[in-house]
Amino acid sequence: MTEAPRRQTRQRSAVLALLDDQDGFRTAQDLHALLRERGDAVGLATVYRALQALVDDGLVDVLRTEGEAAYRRCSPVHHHHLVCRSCGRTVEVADPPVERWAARVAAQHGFADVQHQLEVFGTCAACATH
Amino acid sequence: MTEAPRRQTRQRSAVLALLDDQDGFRTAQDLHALLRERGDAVGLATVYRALQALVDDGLVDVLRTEGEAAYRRCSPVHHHHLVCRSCGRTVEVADPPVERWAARVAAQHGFADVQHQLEVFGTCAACATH
DNA sequence: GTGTTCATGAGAATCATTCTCGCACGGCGG
DNA sequence: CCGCCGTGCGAGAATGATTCTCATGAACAC
Repeated sequence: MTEAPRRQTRQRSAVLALLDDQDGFRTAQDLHALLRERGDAVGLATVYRALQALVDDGLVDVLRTEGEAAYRRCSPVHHHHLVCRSCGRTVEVADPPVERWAARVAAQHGFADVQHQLEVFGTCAACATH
Repeated sequence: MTEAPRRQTRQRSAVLALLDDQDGFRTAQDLHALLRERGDAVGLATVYRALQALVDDGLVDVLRTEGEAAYRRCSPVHHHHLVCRSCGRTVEVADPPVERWAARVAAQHGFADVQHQLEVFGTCAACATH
């Protein structure tokens, strides 16, 4: 269970750098296409591998919606998202009450080692006016 | 935008009946296999179609985890799940506080037309002792 | 610099899900 | 009860995201 040493490569930093520039969630396929446009040739499989590693390290969040997974750079502290259904813009929100609520409900039912995932979807102000 | 009439067929009831017997979430592939074992021959595509229809009607919940989607019979009122990571057992939980919290946070950020999805994972008492 | 090891890349493989299309059956008017 | 129309069914092909394979190239330690 020892940590595998993570080797620093051009491709891996490219993926991370690209994610820093993005605003909302992006799919692996999107990111791959964007990298190629930039002239930064990276294999598709490598993009997937890099993303998995970043998720493991907690530097990136995954969102599994219909069909394909989307990724986004995030702060390393626990938080949830408010996602615009239309433009994909994302706001990170912390929520101590929900944390406590989840822990309490789980305990009541005898569940241990609790995790939770919460996503809030809506239409942001900008998109609503169009 | 009128409701398409939903035709009652042997296959559709078979899927629903099978879901009633199941305890936790089951994948479409699982359900298909189970139906065949039962000697109740139903096409895989039909299982998918039936499940989609059931989800549309709010009779079944979907859970998208890694890779494949899982379905479960559920009560038609809004609720969330407490799922055992190990055995897949599920408890439905209602949570007025979270509803309010989500609505409030969304409003603060100018988001309208809000939905949310929340799943709590843990290890249930039975599995923890093993 | 040299060697070892891990990451990369191109394409093939995998696998869940959806589509296609000809046929069967449910529901309704006669 | 009979037959029509449209929708649902089934088998297999198609799709599309993700993962695997394997030979080559690049990081890191010494």
